Amino acid sequence: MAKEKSETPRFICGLHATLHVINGKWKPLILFFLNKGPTRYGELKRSVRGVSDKMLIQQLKELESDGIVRRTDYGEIPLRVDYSLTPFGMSLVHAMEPLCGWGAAHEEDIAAAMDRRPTSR
Amino acid sequence: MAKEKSETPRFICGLHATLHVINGKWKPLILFFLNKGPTRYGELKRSVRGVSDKMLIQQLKELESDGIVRRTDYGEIPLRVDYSLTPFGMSLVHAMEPLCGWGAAHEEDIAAAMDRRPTSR
DNA sequence: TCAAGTATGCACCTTTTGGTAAGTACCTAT
DNA sequence: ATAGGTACTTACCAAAAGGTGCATACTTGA
Repeated sequence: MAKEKSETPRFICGLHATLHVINGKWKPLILFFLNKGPTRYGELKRSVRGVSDKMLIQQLKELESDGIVRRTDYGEIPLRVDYSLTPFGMSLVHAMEPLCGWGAAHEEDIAAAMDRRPTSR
Repeated sequence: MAKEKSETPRFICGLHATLHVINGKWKPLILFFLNKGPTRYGELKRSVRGVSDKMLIQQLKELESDGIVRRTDYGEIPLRVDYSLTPFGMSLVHAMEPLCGWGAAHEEDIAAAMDRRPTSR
């Protein structure tokens, strides 16, 4: 046990790396909403319909630790916190646009394919 | 039970849809290698280091059912099959390029962030 | 005949991820 | 005093994803 440090955990291609950052059931949605501007926790929760507190916080924490989002605590009397994209996060969202476009353009084919899946996924 | 069919399983944004297609531990890698041209099963397995037969087949099946890859069985005497991207798959890979670029450009930050993660992921 | 290679299939089990529901601490309005 | 809102935290569970390893059917080479 002397050189097990960073045993080239590098990724095969950039996509591989990127997916580590945006994987998570609610992350794309969170990014989608944050892209519209800083959002308070409760507001975000109401936007991302169906997410639980546990999940929202967890995904936000990961995105924060990855440097994608920034948590701002205004230290005000009636608790007030909001989340926003960092410049790094914005560059990610920007790079995601073509993929959003592709997904949007083929939404129906994708939905149909999903339905074909045995477990429906 | 009259209208439970396709209860608007639509996606919030295109990215959301796309991620359903490329999610899977080995899919980005598979796509990466198939992008270089049609590849035989065994060849692919040797390229995607660390993948088991079960996983490779499973992910290929999903990609196939999603219309991203095409399986070609040459029906030859010594079993011979290969996998390639469909035009649809190529368009996906093409849309993924910016994200690949982003990931490649920030590989180190991402790797560092991963290391920071409590569970290391 | 035995080993090895090709492309899978299948059963079983562990890990990871996500969900439910409850609690906390502090504030405001009634 | 009680209810409701803010932003979380925690424990416990279920489901999904992934991994291990053996089995198959057919082939060629030694």
